[in-house]
This record gives sequence, C-alpha cells and structure tokens, in this order.
Amino acid sequence: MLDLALLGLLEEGPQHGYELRKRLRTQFGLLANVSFGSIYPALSRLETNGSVETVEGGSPVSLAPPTGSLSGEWAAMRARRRAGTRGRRSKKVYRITTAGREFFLTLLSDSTADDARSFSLRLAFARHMPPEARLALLERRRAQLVQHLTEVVTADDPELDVYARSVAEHTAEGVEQDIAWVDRLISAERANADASAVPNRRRTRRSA
Amino acid sequence: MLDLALLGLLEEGPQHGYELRKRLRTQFGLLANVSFGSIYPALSRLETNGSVETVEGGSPVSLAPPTGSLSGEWAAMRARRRAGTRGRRSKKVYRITTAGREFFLTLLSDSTADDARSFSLRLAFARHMPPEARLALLERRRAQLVQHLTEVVTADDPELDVYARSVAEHTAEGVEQDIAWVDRLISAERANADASAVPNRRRTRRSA
DNA sequence: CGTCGCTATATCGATTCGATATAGTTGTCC
DNA sequence: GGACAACTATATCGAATCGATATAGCGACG
Repeated sequence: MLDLALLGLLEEGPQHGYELRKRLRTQFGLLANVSFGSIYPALSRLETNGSVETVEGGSPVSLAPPTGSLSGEWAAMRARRRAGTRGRRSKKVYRITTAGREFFLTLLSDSTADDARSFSLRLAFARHMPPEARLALLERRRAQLVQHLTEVVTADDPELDVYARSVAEHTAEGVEQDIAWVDRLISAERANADASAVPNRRRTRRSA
Repeated sequence: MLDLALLGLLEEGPQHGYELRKRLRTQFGLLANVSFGSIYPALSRLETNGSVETVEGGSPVSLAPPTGSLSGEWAAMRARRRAGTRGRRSKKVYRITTAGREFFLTLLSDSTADDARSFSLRLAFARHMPPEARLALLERRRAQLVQHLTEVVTADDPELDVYARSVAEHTAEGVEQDIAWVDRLISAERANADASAVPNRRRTRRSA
C-alpha cells in the first residue's frame, strides 16, 4: 500500500521523506494520513530492495528535470534562498530506479486487495495503467461496492437506535455515491476507448 | 479502537469472536472490516485486563487430542461425535464485566484520536454518552472536517491529471457531505437538549 | 465416498500506527 | 540579543493491526 503510494509520488521526481508525507496528506487526504513511523521504514525497505536510491546533496533538486511539479518548485525556492549551501538538516532525497518503476507497475496492476484506500490510490495513478487495466480496476471496485451494499445492515433494522441508524444510513449513502462516481468513470473510460478506436472523424493532433 | 468496538458490541450481550466479527462487518461496514488476527488478540487482551470474561456456553465438546498424531485420533473423535456429542467447535463466549463497562465509557469519552473510523464508531455508541459529550464529539469532528477541507489539494490544481483530479474532487465532496451530516446531527442534538430542558410544553413555546 | 462451503479459533510475520527523541532553521516578541 | 515558539527533517520503539494460513467440526451435495 505505502510502497505503491511512495513510488507513485517518486515517479514525479526525487523527493525526501518529509515532503512525501506532506504530499500524501494533501493529495490523498484522509485516505493516506500516514505517519513517519511508516514512511521511513518503507523508504528503507524500498532502498534495500533496489526500488529507490538516495541522491546526495543538500539542495539536490536542481538535478531533477523540470518535471519536478509543485514540490520541486518549493525546494527550488528554498535552494535559491540558501544559494547552494547545504541548508537544514541533511535531507535524504530518494529517486526511483528502473527496477522501482517495474515494481510500481507490478503493484499497480496487482488486482488483489483493493479496499477503499488502495482503490483511490490506484485510480490516482491510473495514467500509468493501460486502458484495459483501468476499466478492470473500476469494474472490480464497482462489484465490491454493490456487494457491500447487500451485506450491510439496512437502516430499517429495528435493533438500531438513532445514532447507530444514522451511521448506517450515512455509510450506505456514501457507498451509493461511490457507485455513481465509479459509474461515471466507467462511462468516461468507455467513451475514451471508443474515441480512440474510431479516430477518423475526431482530432488526433498528438502525432506530428 | 478495536477494544471500543468489541466492548460496545458486548454491551448488548455475550458473544464469541466469529460473531463479533460478523457484526462489525455488517453494522459498521467498511469502517470496521477487521480481521481475525486483530479480534482474537484483542479479546485476549481484554480478558487479561479484566474487561471481559469467558462464559461457558453452547456445547463444549472438548475434543482436543493431547498428542500430535492427527490421523490416529481423528477416528476416535469422529466416534465421539457420533456418540451424541453435538455442536460445533467449542465457542468461547465473552461477556463484558463491570470493569469492562467502565473501561468502555473511558474509551468512549477519550477525546484524543478521532479519525473517520473511530468517530463513526463512537457515534454509533453515542447512546452511552451524556448529551454534552455527544455534542462535543460532533463539534470536534466538524472542526476536523473543515480543517481537512482547507488542507487538501483543490481540484483546480494544474499538476493533477484527470484521474488524480477525480479522486481529489470525490474526496472533497465526501468531506462536504460529512460536514452536512454532522451539522444535521448537531441540530438534532440541540433540539433534543431544548426539548429536555423544557419538558412541560412540547410546543414551540416562544415568548411565553 | 470425496469435497465443498460454512462456522470457529488461533498463530505468524510483516506492516502500520502513535508517541517520542533529536536537531537545525526561521520568525518574532519583549 | 536572546528567549522562545513554530516549522522542517530524520529516526526509532513498542504496540496494534493486517493478511495469510493452519486447524477443526459440521452439513449438504451428487
């Protein structure tokens, strides 16, 4: 789970632990409110298995190509202010390796274990997937949500008091809205696939 | 977290591990999709610290063979089974103790650490709280949700591709709906408090 | 007969959490 | 100017939790 998230973020450029956590919190919100006690061991794991490598230097982000995204901009600002001297505590900047990219794609396409958290995570990285995998992910998730609706206690259960009933109702509504969301995404995927399959009339100005 | 859930369920009567897990799944759905690897250690914990006790229930068969020779003892066990000892594997039925009820109320009113999971859990057990504690729980949760909205990445972030943006949007919508839900609950609590404060008249007595 | 599916408890290694320690940088208030 | 809070940054520890797996009993199906 965390490996996938970290590798996905590192796909956008080298970063260090503290920054990775910030981006996990802001980009994935409640879904990935992860503590340092998870991040640093996870980075060590990924380093020992060769998925990432550390980049030396106090302000090493200048080495990264301009694909550096928001965090790169941040670090660049700070580096400029410090004028190249190594500032702050020595940062351990991690960069994803070729083996790491392969591992990332493996994790991404691993169809087992997709709860709410890892589904949203995978979907956020869906641009790295082939279109069939995207559709498969969405439809697997949809099936799970529908399944969940049938298993969950209904709000007309006479055993529940007001509070438990409210929780049950709210949860069920959330699941229904998730299904509607996934349905919209599935439609968009299919429309996109159709557009790609029949590009004769529409624009395809990407090549040239 | 799990202690709270288990004690709360055991407030409604003695149950065994497998059943507790089923009820966690059906009543709290995705919020408490908990594995046996958590439940049984948690029950042991609660038993050693005196919050629960095992009650002899159902049909204790006591079939355990003392040796390791599986195949040999199997026929003997089967014979015993046919001889009239019925019932499944011996259930360990747990019952909450007086100390357990106190511990439950302590956990319930402990204001630290209320993420989405433990908030919903606490709310589902809100009937065991005094009204002030209910209001405090709801308002704490509301503040957290609002706070979360400000910290999260906005959907107009140019860095995000379609998929990441969709996840961000959907998450933000979910948080907004959670806020609306909590607001409804807060209003209901206040109305209830007013009604309790003036029990003589059930009308909307304004300017008596 | 086998074996599949359900109930039921238990354990194991790995992962994750939550708290805490440490330390450098920055701002700011008196 | 210097005390002090706040933020950045990495690391570690014990405990909680997960996910997989093992064991075991029972009913039903063909």
